[in-house]
Amino acid sequence: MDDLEKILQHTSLFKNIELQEITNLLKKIYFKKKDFKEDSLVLLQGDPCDSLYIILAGNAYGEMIDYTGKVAKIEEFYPPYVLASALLFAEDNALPVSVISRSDLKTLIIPKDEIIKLFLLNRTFLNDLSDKFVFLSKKLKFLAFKTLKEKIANYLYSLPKNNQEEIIIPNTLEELANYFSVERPSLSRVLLQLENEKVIKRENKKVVILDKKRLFN
Amino acid sequence: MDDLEKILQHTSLFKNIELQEITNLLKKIYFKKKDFKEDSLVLLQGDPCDSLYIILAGNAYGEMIDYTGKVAKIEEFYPPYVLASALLFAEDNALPVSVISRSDLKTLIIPKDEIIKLFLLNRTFLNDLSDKFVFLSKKLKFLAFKTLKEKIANYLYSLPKNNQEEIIIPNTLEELANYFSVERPSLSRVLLQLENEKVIKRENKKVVILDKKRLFN
DNA sequence: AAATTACTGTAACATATGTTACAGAGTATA
DNA sequence: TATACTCTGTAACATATGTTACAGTAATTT
Repeated sequence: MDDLEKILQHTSLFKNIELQEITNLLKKIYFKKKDFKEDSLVLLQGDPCDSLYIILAGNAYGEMIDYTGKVAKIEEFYPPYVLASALLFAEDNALPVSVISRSDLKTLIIPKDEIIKLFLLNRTFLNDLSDKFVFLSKKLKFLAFKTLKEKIANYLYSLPKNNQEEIIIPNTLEELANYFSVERPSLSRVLLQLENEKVIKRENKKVVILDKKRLFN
Repeated sequence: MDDLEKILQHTSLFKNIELQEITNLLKKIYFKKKDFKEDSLVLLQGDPCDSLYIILAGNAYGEMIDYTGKVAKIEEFYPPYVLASALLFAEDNALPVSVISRSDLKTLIIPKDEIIKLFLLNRTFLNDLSDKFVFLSKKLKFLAFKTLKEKIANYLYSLPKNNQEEIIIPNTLEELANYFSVERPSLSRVLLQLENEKVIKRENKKVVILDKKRLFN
């Protein structure tokens, strides 16, 4: 059974939880293991999703079938993979895909109510969900900025200043451009523009915001 | 006490929960009400956040103070407002802002552990968090597409087809453009291009994908 | 110190989208 | 049916960013 805990520790659900604690938790909840032969239907599109499926071994794929019966979209699932975790508690919990085993498959199935128990038994689960949420919110907020100037403005503003009001950019422009999802020369260009317009002052990695109003327009 | 429930019903935390049920829930958890005079420090930046603060009446603002002591950012909070809900269970739960009352303020304070109880007592709380999560994930996925063509491609592909392979666009182009965060004429233009290039066929709201490969490039 | 590599500035041009304005088509309403 | 209103197509131009290429500078390695 030692294997199981080690596999689980690599899932999004149980990460950051110690092996011993996982063993304890597993003792306190009801779950079952289920194996599937190659090319079995593991989950059917449209069915309500009221259990969590964790793929322990083997791999599977998800496919979406449209009105006319045509296969629309395919995703691959490799172990360890927690299926449908976001769906479990959602209002519309119909599975958007069918899941089919590509090889012999071992899964662990935990009913929704038992997941609730986990939430109660160990705070980590809630922390995890909450962290993901915070992360997504931040990312979303960032992607919502449309122009590069806006992204730069908000990025610079999120960094700490030292006593001389200087902000140190902790990355190369290459990395930063990548972070912003723009090309490196485009980032260079806008930074230069801001500098020419006396909105910021730059020296290597050091930046000083000279005109906050115009930076944010 | 009837007032309290009504106010709470308008918060993100208790929305979709019936008044009677809110009354029940409140009986089962520990919480306290705390009032602040005008210009009081309600919460201090940097302190760990282990309770949920709900603003019932009066209003407040948040301010962020940088290394040098300068006020950096201000947010306004009007009742009913649930403060720091995402932070409560996060790994780094240090408050990013100080909260100061702008007028006399009435707040409801619920400790973290009691929030956990709420999760247990009523599934709605978890559902809500999960729904938000699903929503954010979808939105994020969509914003990640860079070009309008990509957005259109993925949008069309997500809609069901009827027996004639037709996709019915359920919105006006105006709404769709808004959804994609682009201007309406830009959307028109790209749709026209796709049509001219025989990638799609259009007739009013009906669309047929003629060349899936070129649609996704 | 010399050589190599990574990083940045810069330019010219291509492309995508925004902006504005107007006209025609479709749809609802009097 | 006439009218008003909403939706869509279209055009000309402005702007932002992508693309590519090259040169200079800074940082590392030899």
